[in-house]
Formats: sequence, C-alpha cells, structure tokens
Amino acid sequence: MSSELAPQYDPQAVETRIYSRWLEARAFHAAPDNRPPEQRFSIVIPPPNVTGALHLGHAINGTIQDILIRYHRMKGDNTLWMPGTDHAGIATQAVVEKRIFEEEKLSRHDLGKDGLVKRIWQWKDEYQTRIISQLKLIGCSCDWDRTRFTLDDQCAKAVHAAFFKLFKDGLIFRGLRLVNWDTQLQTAVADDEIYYEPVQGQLTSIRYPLVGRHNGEPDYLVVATTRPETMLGDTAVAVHPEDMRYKNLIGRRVQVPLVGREIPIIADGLLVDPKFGTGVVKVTPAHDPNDYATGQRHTLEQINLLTPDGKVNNHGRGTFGGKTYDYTGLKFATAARQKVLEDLAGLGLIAEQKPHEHEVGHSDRSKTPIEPYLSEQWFVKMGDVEGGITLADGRKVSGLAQAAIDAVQSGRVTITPERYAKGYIDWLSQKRDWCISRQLWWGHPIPLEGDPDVLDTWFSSALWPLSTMGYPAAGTSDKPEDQLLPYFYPTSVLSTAREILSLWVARMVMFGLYLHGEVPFKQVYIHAVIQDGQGRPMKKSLGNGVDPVDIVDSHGADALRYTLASMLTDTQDIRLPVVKDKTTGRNTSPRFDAGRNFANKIWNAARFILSNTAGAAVPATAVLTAMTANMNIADRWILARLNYTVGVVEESINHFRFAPLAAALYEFLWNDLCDWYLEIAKNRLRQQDRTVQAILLYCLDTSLRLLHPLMPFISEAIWEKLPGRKGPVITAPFPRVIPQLAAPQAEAELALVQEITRKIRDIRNQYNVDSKKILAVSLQPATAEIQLLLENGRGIMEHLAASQLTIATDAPKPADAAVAIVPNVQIFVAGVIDPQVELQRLAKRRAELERFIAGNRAKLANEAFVSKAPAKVVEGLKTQLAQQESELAALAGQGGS
RNA sequence: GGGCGGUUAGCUCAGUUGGUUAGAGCGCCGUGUUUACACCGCGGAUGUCGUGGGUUCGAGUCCCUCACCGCCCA
Repeated sequence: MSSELAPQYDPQAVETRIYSRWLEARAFHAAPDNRPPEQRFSIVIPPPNVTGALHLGHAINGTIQDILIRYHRMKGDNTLWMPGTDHAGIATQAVVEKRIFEEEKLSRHDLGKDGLVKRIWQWKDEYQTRIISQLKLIGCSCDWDRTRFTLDDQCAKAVHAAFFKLFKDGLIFRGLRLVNWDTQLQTAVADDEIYYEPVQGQLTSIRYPLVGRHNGEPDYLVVATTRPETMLGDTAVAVHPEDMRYKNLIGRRVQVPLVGREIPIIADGLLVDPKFGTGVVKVTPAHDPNDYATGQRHTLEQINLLTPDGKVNNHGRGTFGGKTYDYTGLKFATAARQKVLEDLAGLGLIAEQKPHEHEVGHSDRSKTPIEPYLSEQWFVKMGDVEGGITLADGRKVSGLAQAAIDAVQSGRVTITPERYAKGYIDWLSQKRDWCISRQLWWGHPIPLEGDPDVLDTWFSSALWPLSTMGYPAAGTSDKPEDQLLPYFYPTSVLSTAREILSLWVARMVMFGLYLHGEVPFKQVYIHAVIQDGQGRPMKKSLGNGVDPVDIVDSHGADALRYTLASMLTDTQDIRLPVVKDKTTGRNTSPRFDAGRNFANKIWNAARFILSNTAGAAVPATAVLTAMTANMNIADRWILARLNYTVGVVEESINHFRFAPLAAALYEFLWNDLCDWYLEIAKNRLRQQDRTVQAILLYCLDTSLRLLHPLMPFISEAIWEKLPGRKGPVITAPFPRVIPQLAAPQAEAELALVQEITRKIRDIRNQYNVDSKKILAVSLQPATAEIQLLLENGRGIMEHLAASQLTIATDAPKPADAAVAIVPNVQIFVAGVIDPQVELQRLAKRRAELERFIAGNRAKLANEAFVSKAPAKVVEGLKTQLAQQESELAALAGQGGS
C-alpha cells in the first residue's frame, strides 16, 4: 500500500510547490532556436488593465491560453506566451484620482502632473504584481522574464516609431472635431467609454421671432429642445423640405432669443422628423453630433460655448430686444440652463414645457454627463487615401482600414467563431477616423514638441504584438532580444472577448500590416462571456462577481480551470449561478464542485493504481502493443477508449472546443476507467496480474499527459509518483493516436457485457436483494456465436453483478425467475421473484415495446419511406423492429402477457 | 433602426452533414460504510426540443412568422 498519497486531493498542499518547480526548471521560457516555423507557437496575452484585480473573465481567457500553450509545448513546438499589462489611460487615472480624493481629499491639481503620475505608477506597480500573481495562481505558464507593460520603455519606442511613420506618411492629422468631452476629467473620451442613462428632463418649446415677417406669416417659429442652454450657440433652424407648414419660409431668417443673432431657416430631411414636436429643429453644430453633421452639410458656423471644465465661455452673451444677456461662467447644463429658462419665461418666449425622458451619455470613468465638445484633436486616417498607402512589405492598399478588412476576407487572419468576422468587417468598413489624442496625464505623450496631450491607450495596445517582441529594433542586430520578432511573429492565436474585436483586434491587424508587413496573428478566438445565473454580466456594482482567487482557495486551480473549460461552448454567453459561501461570505458557485470532485476522482484512481502496481514499470507503447494478443476484451476495450480519447482531445484543442475537451477527459477517466475497468481489474490485481498492472500504468501515464493542459497541477502532482518518469509532465511528449490500439470488436463486446450487467443490477435493485448475495443468473443467447462472446465476458459479469452465470442457448428459465431482455440475449435471475412486481415490470416494458413496434411498422409500411430513405436506414429499422418483436414474443413467453 | 446569438429535463448545458427509442453534469427518488474515492458506488424517474406555419418519406436539426431574453453597432 502506498501511504504517500492522502485519501483526498488537497490542491493547496501541492499547487505552490509545483508552480515553483516549473519556474525553477525554466519550463515557461522560450527563446528562438532552429525549429522551423511550423514548430513554433506563440501567443501574446491580452494585457489586463492595471486598473484593478483580475475577474473570472480573465480566468477564462487565462485558462484557454494556457491550455493551448501547454498543449503545444508538449507537442514539441517552441512555445512562447508573452505576458504583460496595460496602462489603460483614462480608466487608471480616474480610479487613482478618485481614490486619492476619497482618502486624502486632494485633487489632481493639488498634486500636480508629476505628483499624480508618480502616484499612478505606484498603483500600477501594486496591481501589476497582483495581476501576475493571480495568473500564476491559476497556473498560467507565461514567459515571465519577458513581462511587458504598455507604458514601459520598450513599448514607448514602438509608439514613437509608429507615430512618426504614420505622421510622415500623412496618416496622422490634426483637426477640429466634435468629441465626447468629460468635463470632470477634462478629456476627450471614446464612444465605448460612454454609457447611457435615462434622465427625466423637460422638453421646452421656445419661440424664435421670424425676421422680416410678412402678412399672414407667423410671428415665431417654435422649436422644441431638451437642452435650451445650447440655443446660445444656434446657427440655424431646420425644417423638413416637404413640410407644407414651413416650405415657404425656407431661406428666410429667425432671431435667436437672448443672444440676438439672426440665423437661417434651412431644409434638411435627415435631421428633421416632421412628426416630432413642432417640426422645427434648432441646429447647434458645436454641441450635438447630429447638428454637427447638419452643419457640415450646410456649411453652418460652429459656435463653441464651452470652457474645458464645462462652463459657458464668452460666446454665451448677446443683446436681444435692447437688453443684454450674459451667461458667461455658468455651469452649462445646470446653472446656465436655469437662467436661460428664466430669461425666456420673462420674455414670454416659452410656448410649452412638458416632462420628457431621454437618454443622456455619461462618462464611464467619472460618471458625469458627457458634453459634445468641439476641439482640436489628433486623428489616424482610417479611410482610403489618394494614391493608396504602402504597407511594410511593399504592398499597396487603399487605406489602413482596408488593409485590415482584406486580411480577414483573404483568410490570412481567421476568426472563430466565424460569425464574428462580420462585425469586424462592418466596423472597419465605416473607415471612421480614429481620434488618438486624450487630454490626460497618464499615457504616452504625443511625441510632438509642445503638445501636452497623451495618446489613446488603444494606440499602444494596437502595437502590443510588435512592441513586446522588440519592434522597431527587432531584426536589426544579432542580439537575442532582436531575434524575437522575426522568429515568433506572426503569433499563432489571439484569444479575447468580443467587445474589443474592433477597438483592439482590428487595430492590431492594421498596424501589424502597415508597420511590419505581416498580420499579428493567424487565428483569433473569441471566447464566451461569463454571466451570473440570471444572465446578467458580472459587475462590481451588482455584487455578483466571483473572484477566481477565492475559487482557487476553496476548490483548487484545476477545479476552476476544468469547470470553466466545461462551460466553454460555442455560444456567446455562459451562465454561472452565483451563491454566497456560508463560511467565507464570498461569492462562489456550486458549479465548481464538479471540477473539485473530478480532481479528487483522478487523485484516488491514481492512488489505487499506484498502490497496486508496486515494482511495475510504465510500458513503452511498443511493449504494450506487443502484449495485446494476450489481452482480454476489457483490456482491449480500455486501451481502445484511451486511444479514442487521445484523438478527441487533440481534435478539440485544435478547434478551440473546450467543453468537449473537458467532457472527453471526464468520460474516459470517470466512466470508463474508474467505473468499469478498475472494478474489472480488482480481482486480477489481487493476483498481481502483470498485464493489468502494465495497462493501468499505461493508462495513467497517458491520461496525465492528456490532462496536463487542462489540469496542470494535479497531473504534475501525480506524475511525480509515477515510476520511471523522466522529467516533469509539463515537458513530457503529448500522446499520439496509436492505430494498433483500436479494437472495435472488443468495444462492441464490452458494450453487451455492460448492458447485461446493468440489467442484472437493476433486477437486484428492484427486488431489494442484498448487494452481497450472489444471484443465480441464466443467460440465453440467441446463437452459439453470441454464447462464445458471453463466455468471454463471464468473469466480468459475475464479478460486477455478484452473480453466478449459466450460459447456454438452451438455458432454461427457472420457474421463479425475473426476466430482462437485451438484443440477442435473455436474462433470467432466479429466486428473486415477486409475481406482483415482476408483472408490473414486464407490463411496463411490454407497453413500451408495443409503442415502438407500432411506430416502426407504420414507417416500414409507408412506401414513400421505403423507396426514398437510404437503404441503410431502412435496414436498420427492420433489424430494430425484428429485435423488438422477438423481445415482445420472449416477454409473452415469460408470462408477461 | 441595423446585425448577431439564445430559447431542449427542476438548474446549467450537449446534440456533428435532416434518419432507428433526444443526452450529460448537478439536483431529485431508492439503495449501499464490498479497504481508491461519501468530493463515493449501484439503480431509477424526469422532456408537446419557445410559438405558429412550410419543405421532406422523415425536422430538436433546413426555410418563413411571431414572442421573450441578451449582445454588438447606430
């Protein structure tokens, strides 16, 4: 007996130690060597934001990438997993600013730029350390020596080089554009950093006096608005060109109340919905995206009313009706709005006011309302340019966006699941210029003299596969750090969530082609997003998030990984019911028990095998296949199942099918090996049967290697105990399918043995027979051939069903026997019968059979079916019907009528 | 408004090109301390496959309609 292994698997007892062993062995480190390109495998991690700690979504992606990485490493590929973190510009600055204000009541202006940036670096150090330790806890085998940060010196060099190349090629330009302005953080924010909230506001109708009014014409045009303060910047009012109420006023002018400016009445079918409100719309090009577009169409003046901190600037004053009005310095959407309304009311120019709910954009970072704001920003030109652009490999394309579209349409980059390719292409097809400047302190400075802004975080993220591998210096010297890019780029796979397919993935493709002439990755895998049991995203504000570290603590890293993988199907969401752990008070999920139980099962199977094979060695494949001639059906069967599992595992990983991967391992280890083969083997192990020992050790050895990519810790922990092992499992060769181990005949035979065993167990159960009592069972096969086959399985069935078997084609049915029937075999269990129960059993089966038979007869009587269905299907149905009929006849013969 | 995904057992999900009686895990019911494992064994029950049409000899699977849930883009 081996007392080395505890009866329960304790992840905490092994995980830390094993991870250290891998690090000591430098098993994660990859460096260029002379292996050919098809034997290289690389992944760059989607760098987690240093904003905060990792959540379950990161754990999912970490698991996926680590499965791929460990698999390819074992396959013998030179395998690199490049780790790192992202500075996450506005998000991090906002979080740190907020924290400092809460704890010290200091604003960033109190700290000054250098002071704040220093504090953010401290935050970054703390969180990067934490993030990396979390990735280690879940087993990720990244090449930590190469850990990068999007704001470190190496990445800065890449940013610099990329910016200037774009600049020189005329693909970066400065322009006055309407951007989303965060008045609190005083920066432009991207569309995806905005969320919308319904706000209960007022729809105010305001009278604009008509200039040069003729007889029969109205005194005023009435416009409805939810934002009356923006009227100070109106430069037109618009009507629908077909609207008969106003058609004859098009081209005339109205006067803007309060500021006194005269502005044109224009016709615009895109902006105006004649059915909404009065059919007249005020146009404020500098303060509304739709109005901005209208202003472009009609070349209207743009009057900016805002200061960067959200107050009215000196355009917010004027003279109206001989009186001067001045709103300068008032907070735009609050105080200024209030005063505008008061003044309009005083003038009697408010026609109507009614409650109106509308959606207001808020900055995700400061949670304050967004103001559309006209300002100077830097842009990357995404669209086609005259004469085209030249990619780094010399190819000409019409523009940056087009290059990235081509890469997917041509198949140079594949996206899995395929449906996501459409979103990628649709987004790029808009070819909207990319605003890359941010008015922040935390980020890459725009590398131009005197510009105080920083670059959008996505600019450095878009360079990630290049910058981490040494662009732009890469390939320019013999130094090892300059060899990485030529060797490992393009990377093999990018695994990420769908939400950043356009913002990040598309831009990496674009920059990869433009700056280096090659796509950054060959395959993109978009994984599902985790939700709680009600289908809601896991969010801090909902308190429904599960911390992966808590699960590692309570269930172990392998359990976490197994459970996550088993949920990774082809759908876009996965639901995880979340409950509070009664003892820790932390969120958890009963789903993780499946992983913990599986790990424990594996542990105990290994414990049993190892304690019963002392002195035996794991046989080489050639030795084992030579032994097959002397093996029984169970032996051949378990090896065939193992071999089949190797194929499924390989196939699953190659196609990003993680749930089937987990299922295949589970079915082999739990159902086939533990439930059947180990039980079958017990008798022979007591006799120290060499064949069984060899088979068990072979199965264990292969299973651990198959298991390793998914459950690295437990596989390594058991591997350590395996006799004759050379080195750790992390670098052991991955199993291959061995054609000689296939055994379809043994599989069919064992299926019959299993079926009969279950029938006997069922009868024992239904008649409440003591589990230890040996049952006298007669098996009556339909033919002598089947009789032979049953003889092969006699020992197994007698052992597993605690029975004594009589097998004969003419085996008589004992008078008091319970009956069960499987195809070609009748089963009689003697001495247990309770006529009442037996009658019920048989009647139930009879009813079932009669239903099936009626259905099948009807089908076979249908000429259309018989003539049109494939012969195979018709034959199959006939065979089935014959079996059903014979079973029914047999039942009738056994008094089941 | 446009695009996409989902709707199968109480729960979470599989279901490969349409083809014989739709599966798994958890939960449930019954039973069992046979020295690998109670984080276990053995057996069992549970489904108008969201709705309504259509194609077909045959539909969970293909086509159309509608409903609900969700995501992405405007």
